[in-house]
Amino acid sequence: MIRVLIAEDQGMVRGALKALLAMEGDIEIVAETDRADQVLPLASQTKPDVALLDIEMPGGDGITAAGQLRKVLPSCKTLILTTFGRPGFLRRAMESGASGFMLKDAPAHELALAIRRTMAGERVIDPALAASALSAGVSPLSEREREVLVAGQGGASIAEIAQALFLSEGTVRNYLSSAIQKLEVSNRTEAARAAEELGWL
Amino acid sequence: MIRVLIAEDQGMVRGALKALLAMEGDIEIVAETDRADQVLPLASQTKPDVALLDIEMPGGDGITAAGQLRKVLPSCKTLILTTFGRPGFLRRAMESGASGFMLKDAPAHELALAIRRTMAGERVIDPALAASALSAGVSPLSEREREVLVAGQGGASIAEIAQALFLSEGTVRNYLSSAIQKLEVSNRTEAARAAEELGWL
DNA sequence: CGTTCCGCATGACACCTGTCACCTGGAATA
DNA sequence: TATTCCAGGTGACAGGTGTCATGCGGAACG
Repeated sequence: MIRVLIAEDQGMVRGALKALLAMEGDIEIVAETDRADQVLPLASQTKPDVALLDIEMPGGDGITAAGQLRKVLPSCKTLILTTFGRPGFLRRAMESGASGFMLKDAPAHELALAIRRTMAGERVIDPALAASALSAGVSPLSEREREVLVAGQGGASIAEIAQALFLSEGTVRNYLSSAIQKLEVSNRTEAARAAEELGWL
Repeated sequence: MIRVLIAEDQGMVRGALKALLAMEGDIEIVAETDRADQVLPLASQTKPDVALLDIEMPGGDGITAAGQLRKVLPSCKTLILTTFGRPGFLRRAMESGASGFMLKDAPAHELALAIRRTMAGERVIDPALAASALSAGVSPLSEREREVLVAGQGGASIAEIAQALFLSEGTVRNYLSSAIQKLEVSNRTEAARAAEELGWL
């Protein structure tokens, strides 16, 4: 039996995944949670073979949880299962030691396959996402540019961003300007969206 | 047997829901799709008793689909099952003739219950969401103001919005301005976010 | 030590945005 | 027919935004 932990915040989806996996003869759900900060305690208690982690969760995020899990319980493989195919997410997940990365867009029957392959030590990556991650490359944004974009995400004015980051307004304008050019868009709203889509924020 | 149609774009979730419902003895999945524009043809072909619809889908949205379905196949009840508890979504769903509105946040076992109650003619509504819908009120935006906000969501400039909507730039500015005032924010980015959060777009 | 980066800042400039007062033509109503 | 209403448009204006050239000081490096 493959012992699996499920971390997924939406109750309906979590329950449904459980039902899906329960139909497989060789898979057993040994723990489930809706919070990222519950992954570590639950895992060290139940010692699963594979942890199935969503990224967007209250109490933290699945990528960070995967990194911690790898340190505390190296025998447990982690498989990220998430909604958004942001190339940056894939990159960060892999760097933090996840064994696989699947999208909820993929057909349901692939989940059990992915779990078995992860269990066997393979690195399972959604092929479509892998391709886009390769073509998207690494973020060209400097740390400051990233910060400024994040601070302005909600539609804040330059003055507000400057105040929040303890910079002068002119400096904020310059970072914004260079970010806009690097992303090849024409204003900061588009820049924030573009960076967000690629998982660069 | 209750005959159910499932419309949900994420393959993994759709398959998992299917597995979940298959465990119930009195529920039968007669059709499934990942596109909103497939709901009508599939429903008229398979005559389900209940249609389970997500809102965010390629090819349209679940609320519009629910409205059309009600006209074409009045015997079929519709249950909206979606991620976001935007008060405006609930309101529009109810106005377009949906029988129920559930959140994916709810526990999994409630889904089968909700389907049975919908089948029995009850209107099933997530209680937490119903409360916030009452407190949020109706959208103050005129149809035009809404259109302009939608067109500008991705960060488009006023000129681009005007072109897309066949309006003059000045008119777009005016609609935007009045939307910004109604929503009590200070620019169109914030306006779009605020309206989006309340489900008014 | 001097040079070279680099992060941060400044100021100027053109252009974009948000606000406002006002105009126009068509539909509804009296 | 005259009146009113309203979606849409115009033009002006203040302030916000994006771009650019330039300056300053500290850290790294020869």
